[in-house]
Amino acid sequence: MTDQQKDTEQMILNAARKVFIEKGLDGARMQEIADEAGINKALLHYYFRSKDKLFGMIFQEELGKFFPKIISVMSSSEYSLEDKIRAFVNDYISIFIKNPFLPSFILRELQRDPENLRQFIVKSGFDVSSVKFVITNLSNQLNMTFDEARHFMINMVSLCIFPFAGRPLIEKILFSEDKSEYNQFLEERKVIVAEYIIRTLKTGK
Amino acid sequence: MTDQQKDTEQMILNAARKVFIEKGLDGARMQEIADEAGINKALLHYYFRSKDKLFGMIFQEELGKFFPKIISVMSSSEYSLEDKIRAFVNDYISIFIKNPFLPSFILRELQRDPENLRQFIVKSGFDVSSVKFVITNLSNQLNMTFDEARHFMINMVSLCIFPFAGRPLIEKILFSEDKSEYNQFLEERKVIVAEYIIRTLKTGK
DNA sequence: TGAAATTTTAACCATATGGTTAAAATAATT
DNA sequence: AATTATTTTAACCATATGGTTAAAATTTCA
Repeated sequence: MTDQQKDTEQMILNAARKVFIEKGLDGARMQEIADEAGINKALLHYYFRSKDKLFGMIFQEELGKFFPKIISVMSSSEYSLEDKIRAFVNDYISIFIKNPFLPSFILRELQRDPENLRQFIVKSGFDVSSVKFVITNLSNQLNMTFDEARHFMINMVSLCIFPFAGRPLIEKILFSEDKSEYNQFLEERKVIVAEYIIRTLKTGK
Repeated sequence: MTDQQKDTEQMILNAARKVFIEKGLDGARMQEIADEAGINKALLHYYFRSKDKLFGMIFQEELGKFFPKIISVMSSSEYSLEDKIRAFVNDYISIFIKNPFLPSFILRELQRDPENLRQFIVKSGFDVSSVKFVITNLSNQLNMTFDEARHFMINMVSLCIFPFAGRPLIEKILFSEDKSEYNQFLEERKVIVAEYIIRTLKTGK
């Protein structure tokens, strides 16, 4: 494969990523992707056979971003639990600040077709059992049941993700549509959410 | 309008609600709605001119369910803050247990077309300023800035909504696709989330 | 320069879909 | 029974869309 081909392929993937993430599989148009990539529909199909195949590649990629790589840090023993939480929250929110539509995209497409999730997870190389391991660790350290630790973990993830998935709503109602104020707000959460969670650990169980 | 007409209209609306909520505007097919309602496409258009009009009615309705009526309770002075939080969380999660796809539906359609939100909010009769009022109250009671209280409020909402919007993902990864266990988990959150939040109030700000 | 690879043009196909129409059939009402 | 309202049938239309094709144009590179 020549460099040029790689370039074109990348341009197409970039365009597809943009359109798919914004509009979803249903809402995206092949023509729009071609336009966005600055090429024509024929060439688009020349590089990627079908819409589904192209979408699959993008979804795969984005799912890889969505699953926090940091999860392994959570199960290491190098840092204190508090520092792990700080790192997790900070890094996870940072990813979403860089990819603001990632949460909505993943949640939307997962809702549309939950069946395919398993194979995508396998292909993404994400180790599901590691999350359960992290939770088991948490439950030991915090003197909790597994179920309680699972709530704790999901709480943490909720606080990171929801402000992105619910942005249009929250921005309108609580920020008078002020985008830069909302961006500032998201920045703040890197620290605030972590400290908020840590605070809950300091009162009795 | 006769009773029969009302019945048919209701049947159509029920069918439309089901299909739209599951598939979204883009994914829904008029034929599928007609089938679900047990009628034909001609009659469907006879009752509701266009897909957009029909969708508009459903979206309006569901947005009304989504906005917590309980928000007014938060600004009353009858209950302690802790009890208000308990009531809010309990009622809000209960709504979603009754309407499990409501969060995904609202978030998805809001993402697709954020522009129309304003007019929908107006028509739904939801008072945006009341939320800001609640937050101002919170900031006074908790010795916080408005910004901090806003984080607090959004945290509370995040913890209620995300487990519904992210259900396919969480269920797969942390519940081995066990639906009844996940339902149990959601039940628990009515209490757990409230107590979790209240706990954060008891350590210094 | 000339062959090979890449890209464009533009017409075309099949299918899906929202929407319409008019007549026939059925049910409700008087 | 006759009238009116509701519902079905089924053909039809316009348009959008994913996808294909073959030839021409352009670029790349030996």
